[in-house]
Amino acid sequence: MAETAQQIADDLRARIDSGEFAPGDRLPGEPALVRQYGVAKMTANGALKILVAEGIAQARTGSGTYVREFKPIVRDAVKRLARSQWALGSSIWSADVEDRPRDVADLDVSEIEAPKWVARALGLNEGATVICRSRLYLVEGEPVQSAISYLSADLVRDTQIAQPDTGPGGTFKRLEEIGSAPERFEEDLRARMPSAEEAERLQVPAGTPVVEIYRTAFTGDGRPIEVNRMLLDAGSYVMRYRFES
Amino acid sequence: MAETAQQIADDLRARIDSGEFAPGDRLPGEPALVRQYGVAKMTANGALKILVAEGIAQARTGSGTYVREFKPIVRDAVKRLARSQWALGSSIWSADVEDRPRDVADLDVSEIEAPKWVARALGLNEGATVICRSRLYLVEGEPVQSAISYLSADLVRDTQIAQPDTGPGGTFKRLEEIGSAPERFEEDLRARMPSAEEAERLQVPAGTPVVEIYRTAFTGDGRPIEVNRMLLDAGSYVMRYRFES
DNA sequence: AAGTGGTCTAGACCACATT
DNA sequence: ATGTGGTCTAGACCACTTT
Repeated sequence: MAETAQQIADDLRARIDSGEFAPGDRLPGEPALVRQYGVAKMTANGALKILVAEGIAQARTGSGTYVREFKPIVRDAVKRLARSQWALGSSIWSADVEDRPRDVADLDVSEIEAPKWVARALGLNEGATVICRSRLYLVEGEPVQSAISYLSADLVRDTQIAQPDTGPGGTFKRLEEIGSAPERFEEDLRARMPSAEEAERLQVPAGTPVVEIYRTAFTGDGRPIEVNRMLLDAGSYVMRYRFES
Repeated sequence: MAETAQQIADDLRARIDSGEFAPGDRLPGEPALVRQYGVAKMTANGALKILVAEGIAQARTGSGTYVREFKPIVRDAVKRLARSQWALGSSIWSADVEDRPRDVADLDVSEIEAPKWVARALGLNEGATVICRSRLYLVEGEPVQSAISYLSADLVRDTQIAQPDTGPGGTFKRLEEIGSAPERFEEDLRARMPSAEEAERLQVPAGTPVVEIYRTAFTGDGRPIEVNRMLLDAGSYVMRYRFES
């Protein structure tokens, strides 16, 4: 009795790992922990907070604290390589069905002065303007990713890329039509905790990191043509890459 | 006066973003916050804890709470594509010098019964045995990544792969010598908060996620030959991928 | 010795959800 | 109406680091 918050959390974690509490199950609440371990309410609260911060549990005010589940969407960055070339059953995480209802929200197109890092990534002069297209992706009504892409305004201002609806085939098809088809891509990924605004926008529960991806698209002759900054809810995604040699 | 912990944290975060506190700087301590905002010590502690949990700050007991820095190592998964083919200056994050002293620790080789997910990934029967090689990578003496790779024991038991020192060229060279050169790779990435043991092993500060990578290596004819589970300190890495089409 | 973060108690109030 | 998590207070003790 009279344990510390960390010890209570360790105990609960062990009981979760043992299968005593399955994903979706409700954990003992604060009053129960106060009784069972003989601690103050705030200590019990602290124990549950530790599990929430670890992403193991999820608190629902007024209801209880529940064991969290992980059903990722597989984000396959290199789709062109036919899956058949690869061995079967190699997936580590049980991929979610790809048929979940998807949606796009907050679509916005604007022309702005290029931020420094964008100018650098696109090889533009200081003060050049870019078309930026931002959007929010939803799966089953829940936001899972935000994206904002930047293209040289001089290059695409007069194309459909500067319009909310880019038309059939999208941005890349339009780029191809003006002789700037993207052929090579580079993605830089970083994982970190979200800021308060990011957590709000993506509706990520506490204890869930985000994955920040910067994708630069290059033409066949090596010109950077687009930069796309994506922010993914790490609790909703598995990123997949395939490469050779 | 009499603000909430979240509000104090928001205030401090804004002051960090504004540049008032630079990376490495010491933030106002608990007593200072108690005075300035007129709150209880525990509330001041809570405010600093929020910043630490967000990975923005780092607490050093007995000394103070400091603004954190991000100097990543670039982990380039696809090194074969010559960098020269690509445009320059496209890097988003200021990459750290690649010349920092690296080290490997806790090298361990053993033969075990394949865990279920390993058997599935390698296409082995239930109960097959695998050679597993685990190691811990250090940079400047700090652990940044743990890795454990699995290979069919029947295939590599009699090679140097089953020895602590795999010899010149390493595991892949030895595989090539037995006609099983890895040619294709698949990496599945996921970001999440570390468990207590993982945080301990990688020495990650609170508020830092880890990146879990499962890499499967395939031979030219599509046989899975190795699975490697890596765990990276997200505060130390940027993952880079390049691909075409 | 003084200052720092870390943690706990015991009691209080709030907003919210479930019954 | 009751139970839940969320948060704050005021005071206490500890381990650690800095001076």
